[in-house]
Amino acid sequence: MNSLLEQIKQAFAEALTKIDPSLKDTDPMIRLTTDRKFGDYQSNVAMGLAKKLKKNPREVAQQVIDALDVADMCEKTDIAGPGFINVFLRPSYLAQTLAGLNTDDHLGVAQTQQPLHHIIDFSSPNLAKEMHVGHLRTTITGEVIARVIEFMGHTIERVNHVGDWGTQFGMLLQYIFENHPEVLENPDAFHVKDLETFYKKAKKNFDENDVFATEARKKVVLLQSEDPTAMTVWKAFVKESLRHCHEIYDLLDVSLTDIGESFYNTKLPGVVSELKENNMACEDKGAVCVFLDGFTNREGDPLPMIIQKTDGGYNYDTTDLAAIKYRIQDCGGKRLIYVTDIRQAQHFTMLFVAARKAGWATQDVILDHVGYGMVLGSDRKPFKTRDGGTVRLRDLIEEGVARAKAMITENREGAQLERVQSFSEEKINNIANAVGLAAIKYSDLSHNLASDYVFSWDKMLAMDGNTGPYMLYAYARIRSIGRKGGVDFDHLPKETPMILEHPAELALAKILVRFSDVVANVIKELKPNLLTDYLYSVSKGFSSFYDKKLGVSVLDAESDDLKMSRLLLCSLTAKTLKAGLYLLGITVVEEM
RNA sequence: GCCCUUGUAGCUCAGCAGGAUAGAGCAACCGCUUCCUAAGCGGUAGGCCAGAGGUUCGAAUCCUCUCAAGGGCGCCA
Repeated sequence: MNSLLEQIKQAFAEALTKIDPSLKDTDPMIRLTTDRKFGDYQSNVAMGLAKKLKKNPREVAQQVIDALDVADMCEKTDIAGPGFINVFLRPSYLAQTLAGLNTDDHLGVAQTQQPLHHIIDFSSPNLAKEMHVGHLRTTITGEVIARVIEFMGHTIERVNHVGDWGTQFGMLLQYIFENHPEVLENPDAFHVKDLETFYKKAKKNFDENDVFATEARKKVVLLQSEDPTAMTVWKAFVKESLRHCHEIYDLLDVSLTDIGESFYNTKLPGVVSELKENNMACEDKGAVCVFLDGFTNREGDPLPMIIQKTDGGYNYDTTDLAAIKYRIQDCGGKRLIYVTDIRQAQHFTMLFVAARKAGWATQDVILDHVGYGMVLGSDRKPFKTRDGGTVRLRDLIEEGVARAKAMITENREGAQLERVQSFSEEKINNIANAVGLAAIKYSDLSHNLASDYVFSWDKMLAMDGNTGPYMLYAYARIRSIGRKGGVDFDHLPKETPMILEHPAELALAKILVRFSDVVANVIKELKPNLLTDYLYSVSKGFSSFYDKKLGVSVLDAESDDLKMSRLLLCSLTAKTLKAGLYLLGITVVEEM
């Protein structure tokens, strides 16, 4: 099913073709109007076309309107200003569209006819340390992109490309050998309560104790030669560290498959030799490098991707090359998405160019790097704890939930409503959990990915404005209408007629029909904030619809037909919010 | 030095496939609760879209330059 917007687009495209077959592929430039007095949608195509056709724009607009066949959809089409074509939707058509959405599990989001196999790489922390605030955006954003892709009917692998290899593991291994020798006997029992402290202790030893440092370096060599003892300890550590990560992913409701960097170890020599053979790689200053056109360093010399170091070792360029090849050739990835901070933009640009040049990423493979800005503290510097340490993700989540709970408890004390006062401790905890996480996630997702944003508990936990808690509240409020009226939203009679007469009803309806367009845009632009903005307009639209003064009554509607119709609108709004929030990785609550 | 990102209301941020008077939230001010969740709704005020040129019928949006902030630029990831 095509969205209303797409139908209008198509009608315009047909009209243009009728005017002149050569205009077949002209974008009709259909946009939402900026003001209701201009109708609902507008086409800006006439102005641009006027020049080409050597006519005046309003004349062209008239020509388009004459050729346009939209009587079923539109009440009227007007020409305004320099040549805008304003489209006024027909309420009956709107009603019909809404009824269609209501019976569609995907709320109008078309299931793709050409499912692409997507592979998305996100979160990907280094296993040596505890996850911290730096992993927040990639983890949250990656999950959203993955969910949207799935929702459209594509297949997807969510890859956690964890840093489980490298020199710092020598240091950790040495520390384990010295302090936890029992690991060798019983690797499964290895348990670290605090990974961060563990890492710091090992690092301290490494920095201050030469003997330790020497032994640590030896452990790196042992690891690289796959010494069984070293491997046992390494595996125990990796497993334990991943357990820590997945505790966080569980809290965040994020799912990921761990494929660490070490997975590619055996593939690295092959990658290097392949690139040498096809003359992409050459030796330079003792290292094996890939030089790509257009990339230069400080001195203006060509900037290499180093794929084999002077000492024969490999680095992240090599691993990423091996991974991109593997994902395309072995996993069948047709679109690869990497979600990392924006500082790595150049690295990924080069990686993609190299993958194309090597012939791995063929033309039909789409490569995307989604770069995001930093999370800042109120001082506009990278977000830190009060004493300047990194903020652990675990602590961040706990604090969010605790603050949410404090807020709810406070409201409960102030509330006159029995409903809130009667909440059990368990219910409060559930709500706090949902609200706290929604606040953190929504705040992150509602910002433009490319910009840095300032982290603020007060802002993200605010009940008013474009926040997670407000969205959850809006949802809970709608659901309560159903409870109050003894109506099951999910089982409203299918034949319930939709009546759209009141301005508040029409306004809400026009917002609801846009859901699929927004989802399509999110996946095209890879910008979650397009969805948060939309959902906010949905809840604003609902609040106005439901307003005592300017909106309409639902349960106390003037007639049964109106009541049922409005309940249907409520139900559809709730579904839209729930679906949208689900895509954002946010779980709704039925009451709050 | 080269490259990338950012610069929009007092604050936090949208908008940037060019399109009508630049939007929202917070903060400020003014209204609205015998009634379905007021954790709400409506309104007022607040802007030389960093600056200067250019392209265009039309520019916050595209191009060039300048300024400011941040980042990247050979063996870390």
